[in-house]
Amino acid sequence: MIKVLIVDDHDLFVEGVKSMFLPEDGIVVTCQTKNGNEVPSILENHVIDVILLDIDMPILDGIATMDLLKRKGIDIPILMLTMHQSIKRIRGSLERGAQGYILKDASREDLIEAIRKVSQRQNYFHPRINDEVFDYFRGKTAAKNTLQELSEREIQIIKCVSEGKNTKEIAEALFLSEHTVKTHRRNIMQKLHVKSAAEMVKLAVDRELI
Amino acid sequence: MIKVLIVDDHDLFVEGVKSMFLPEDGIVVTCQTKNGNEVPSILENHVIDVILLDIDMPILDGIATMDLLKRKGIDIPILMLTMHQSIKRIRGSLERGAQGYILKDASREDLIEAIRKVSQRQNYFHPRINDEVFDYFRGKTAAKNTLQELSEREIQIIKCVSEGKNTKEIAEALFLSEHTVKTHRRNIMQKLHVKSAAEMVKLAVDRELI
DNA sequence: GAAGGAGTACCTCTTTTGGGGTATTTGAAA
DNA sequence: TTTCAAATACCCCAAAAGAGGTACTCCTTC
Repeated sequence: MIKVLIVDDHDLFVEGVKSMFLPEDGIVVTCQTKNGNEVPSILENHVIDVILLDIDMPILDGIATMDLLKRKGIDIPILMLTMHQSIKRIRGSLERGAQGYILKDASREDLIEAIRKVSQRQNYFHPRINDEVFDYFRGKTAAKNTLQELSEREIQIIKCVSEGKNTKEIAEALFLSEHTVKTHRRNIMQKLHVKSAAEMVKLAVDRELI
Repeated sequence: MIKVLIVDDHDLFVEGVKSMFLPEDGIVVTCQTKNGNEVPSILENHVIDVILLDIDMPILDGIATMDLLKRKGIDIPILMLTMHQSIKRIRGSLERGAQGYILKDASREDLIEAIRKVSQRQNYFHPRINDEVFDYFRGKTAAKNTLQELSEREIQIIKCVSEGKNTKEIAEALFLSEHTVKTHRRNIMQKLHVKSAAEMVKLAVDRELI
């Protein structure tokens, strides 16, 4: 029996997953929490074979939770859960050693297969991955151009732009020179291969950068 | 026992909800489908007390499904399900007579309460509704300014803007004069109370207009 | 049949963007 | 230790956006 810990703040989803496994599936959810911070203490008191970890959480997100576990020297196979296909976060998870990755709208069968594979330290990637992510995994170099990471500052700038601030207002808000903000905006647009601030915001939202 | 039909394309969610109800809850999911088109034929062959209807579906969305049921003269209490808080869609559901509305990240208890109320033709609205939606329900007039509907043409324009097209390119794409596109853009920005095209796109994405 | 919204189109004007450069400092990684 | 990315700041200039008008034609609704 594979003992699973679910870390997810979506009640309905957690309750659903908990009760969906049949005895013959060989999977049982023994623990759950909404807060990544509680994972270490749970692991101290329970035997867990696989952690089902939601990427999008309010208090401590999936990536931060993985960092926490790493710092504590905890090494249990992790299956990342997400609603969306954010390259940045998927990439973040993989770099931190996630064993697998599955979308929340997967089927019961997919989830069971994923948990089984991950529990045996085999990798699992959900089949319905978008082209961009797929390209990234196929050959980093090929997709490198299209997947340039944005810096924290750049994301800050995009957020301001998405709030309707113009260059001058952003400069004031972030205590920068207008020139600097202009440079950042230009760099972002080059990195993302977009033609306007509006398209930049759309892309940033789609990739969950903001 | 309240017999429920789930209409949702998210396997994991459906499987989860199906198996989460205990006998003592008095709720049982007897049917499911991923396609709104199949609802009428299911209702012909099964007794259903409540329909759990996802708003966001690929083939026939929740709103369109409600229209279909209305045309067929079917009147079964509907509980709308959604991940997001799209005013436009919530409004669309309510205008078509949805009995309730719940977010997918609600708790098990909330869902049970919602289904029970809706099955008795009582309204149910999820407590965690954002201010904008709340204002809308409190007094239509007060929130009217902030909830001005956009026309199809205007949404078309926003889509083009979000793809990085400039006014000239939009005019060419939609076979319009540049002047007309400019007028549309101005009207949209006034309706949405935004200061830039970038903010306009952000708002449109947030409200799921595009 | 009057009113009003949607869609269309045109005018003028100022402000903002976007694209092209270059350059310094700083901190982290190789 | 050198190399490199990130953050900072400045120059110029053309194109686009944004904000203010007005006005005509269809529809639909009252």
